[in-house]
Amino acid sequence: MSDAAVRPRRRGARERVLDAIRAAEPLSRVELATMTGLTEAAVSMTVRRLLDEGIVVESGLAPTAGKPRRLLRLDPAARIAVGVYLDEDTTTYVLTGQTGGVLSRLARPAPGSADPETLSRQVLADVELLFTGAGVERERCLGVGVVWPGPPGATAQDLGTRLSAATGWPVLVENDATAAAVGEYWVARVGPEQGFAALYMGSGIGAGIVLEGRAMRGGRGNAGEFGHVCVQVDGPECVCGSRGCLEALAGPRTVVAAALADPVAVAEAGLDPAEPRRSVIADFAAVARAARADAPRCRALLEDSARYVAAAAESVLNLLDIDLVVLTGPGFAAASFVYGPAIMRRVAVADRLTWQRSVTVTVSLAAATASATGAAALVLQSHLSR
Amino acid sequence: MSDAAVRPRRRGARERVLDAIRAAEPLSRVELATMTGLTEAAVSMTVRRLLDEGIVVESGLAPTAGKPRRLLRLDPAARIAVGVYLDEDTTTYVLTGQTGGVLSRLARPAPGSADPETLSRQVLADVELLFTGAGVERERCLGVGVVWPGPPGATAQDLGTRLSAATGWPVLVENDATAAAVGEYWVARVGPEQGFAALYMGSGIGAGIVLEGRAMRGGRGNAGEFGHVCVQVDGPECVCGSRGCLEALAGPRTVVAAALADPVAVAEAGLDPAEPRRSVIADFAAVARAARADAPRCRALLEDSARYVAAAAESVLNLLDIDLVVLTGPGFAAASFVYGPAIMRRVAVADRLTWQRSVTVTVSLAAATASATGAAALVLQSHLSR
DNA sequence: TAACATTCTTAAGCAACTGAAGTTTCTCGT
DNA sequence: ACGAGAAACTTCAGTTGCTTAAGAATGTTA
Repeated sequence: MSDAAVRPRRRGARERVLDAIRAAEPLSRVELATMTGLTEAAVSMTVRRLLDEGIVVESGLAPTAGKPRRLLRLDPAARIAVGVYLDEDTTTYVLTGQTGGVLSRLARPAPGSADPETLSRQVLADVELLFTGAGVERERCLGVGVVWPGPPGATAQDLGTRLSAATGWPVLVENDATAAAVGEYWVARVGPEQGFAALYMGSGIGAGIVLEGRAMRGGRGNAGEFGHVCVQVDGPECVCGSRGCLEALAGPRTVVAAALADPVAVAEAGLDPAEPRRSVIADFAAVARAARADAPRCRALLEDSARYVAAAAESVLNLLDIDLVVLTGPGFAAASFVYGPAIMRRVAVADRLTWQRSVTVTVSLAAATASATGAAALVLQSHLSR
Repeated sequence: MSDAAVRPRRRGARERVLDAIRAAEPLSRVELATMTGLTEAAVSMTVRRLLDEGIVVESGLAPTAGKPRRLLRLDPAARIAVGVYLDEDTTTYVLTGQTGGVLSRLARPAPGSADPETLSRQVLADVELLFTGAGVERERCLGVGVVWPGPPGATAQDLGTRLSAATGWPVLVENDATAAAVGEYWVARVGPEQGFAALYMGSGIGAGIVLEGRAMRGGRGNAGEFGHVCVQVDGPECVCGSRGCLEALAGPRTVVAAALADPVAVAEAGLDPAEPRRSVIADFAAVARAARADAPRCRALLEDSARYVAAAAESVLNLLDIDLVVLTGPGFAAASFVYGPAIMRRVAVADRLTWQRSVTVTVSLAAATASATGAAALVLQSHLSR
């Protein structure tokens, strides 16, 4: 029987080697050869080039019965990337090394004006500050990732063009969920064979889906609209114009609105309905904190939301035949203790009975700041193949 | 701004050229060069090799202001493929040319025994008959595609191994929905940039998803479990062990069961509840025929099912950012006149209001026999890159 | 200290593709 | 009718990236 139909797509040696080191460093050349399917000679040449460029370094030996293996790692500081997350109320900047580790961070109140010119100047100034503050050479920067809550539209693209023109760096624009997924792929050392869905809760719910080491972007860059998966045919109307969308039934806005409408929940979470709302996420986090402290009403609100999220997650897992879910973003950072178990419970029965599958649900290590580091990881990912 | 992150994956020249000709024949060499991104020199050499192999033929000229273009097509008879569809009650065999056109067909009652040895001998004999009947040289056969309703398990893999050993041909085993999707991709000349979901209704509901010219198979070859997308959080229990699955709420079994339980529908569709049931699809088709003839109760049953299918389809479209749905398989072949419009209606509002997208819903040309021709197309697809 | 095991490197060669410069074969204007 | 021009296609000499095969380096073990 032939396996022609499942043969992995071809990638260059450089890309395969770098991806393997990223996912499983430290590695020796022989290990790289078996992992990538390249010959030892090809690995040797590729690695030498990477060593010459300073991207990879030799560090340490692994003893064998013969000549010891020379272990290779990415040099964290050799190449760096900038990540920018333009959230509703805050703009976050990070500078990461090429392993995805954060070198420097900067948070700013969101610029009031949405005028592209002003916005671009503000971001440029902040990035400047980030570099001078961290004392990092600009030459090592590979590019800038800009992340937007929700699908990037014309404004975002415009900002990207301006930044690219002003800095000379490549600028990648993405939505928060996809960026978080790529960040998770990079930082959590997910292997390229492991497909996964990163569910992201910020002011809304989205998903970044990574299959075969590549983020799904879809025909118009809108893939991962997890929030508009239907979990109830005749559910309430959604802002998108359809009915029964996850976001309308279980999104953070809905949870917060329900909490504000319930005096008990308001008291539990210490919300002040009279005050002007700051941000959805701040209120949602307050509800989550209360729930964690065993406040029953807040807990019930989250559990209710989690039931829907779990159903939608199950749909995605079944549709794409994936067995890993990563919860990320500030929303899940605050409330994963409810959502994680809810997803596990939902999929457990069918996994055992029907799919012979064992779904893992994890929480991203840096869930709260996943978007900004993810933005930087987008740049790193795009430079795998140079 | 860089587009590094959306750069298409690399494929060999041969694969790209063949895929382009498949999708848009007839094509000249210059057109191929622009479409594939290869240089004219590379196309020229690749095409000459394909001409030498007899895979491609020159047929006709297209006038220009200068030297006319020499148009290239696939020679339909140069290479052939066998498709086998092992349905519950019938086994269908097709012999197709490399353009996906059916050269010869054979239908058999399903072998009673599920014993792999007997099954394999039966299939071998039938394939033999197919070749002698069509008078086609065995040497031109590229391989056999075997399609199974639902995910292929150990039995299917075993059959594949036996067939491959006995014939010497590569044997590909797939589920019906994925095969139908690949068949649609091949026969309907879908371009590699056009992602789509082929919804398949046979005895169950599945989906084959094709993105960037590749069928999604998932971690364990189970991708496309459209029937187990949740459309109602607390819906009825499904055989899979979960709740609210599309298949439990709106699958053909459910529709038929509802029809049988309703005397009016039984009369409309001319069903005989006393008789032992033949096949789900036969009963479902009877309901669809009645609905088409304006029988109100049968129509209502289908409309009800279609509401759920439409919601699940919308979920998939949003999640993957796809704008093409193909309805295929015997179920949709009989009832697309209900399901097609239902999907269109469901997505229309949000498409305009939110996604700026225009979803197309089409019915496969050979929906009723899509699995068998799809099985053959799997083989053709796998031989694009040799 | 010699034999061995293993890792890594080097060198020659091949296959696929690119770039640049032809060659062919038509149309069009005179 | 015929030369100029236009466009399609081909040829040829690199270049790149990999493979195969042989060899050098560097440790363990008897």
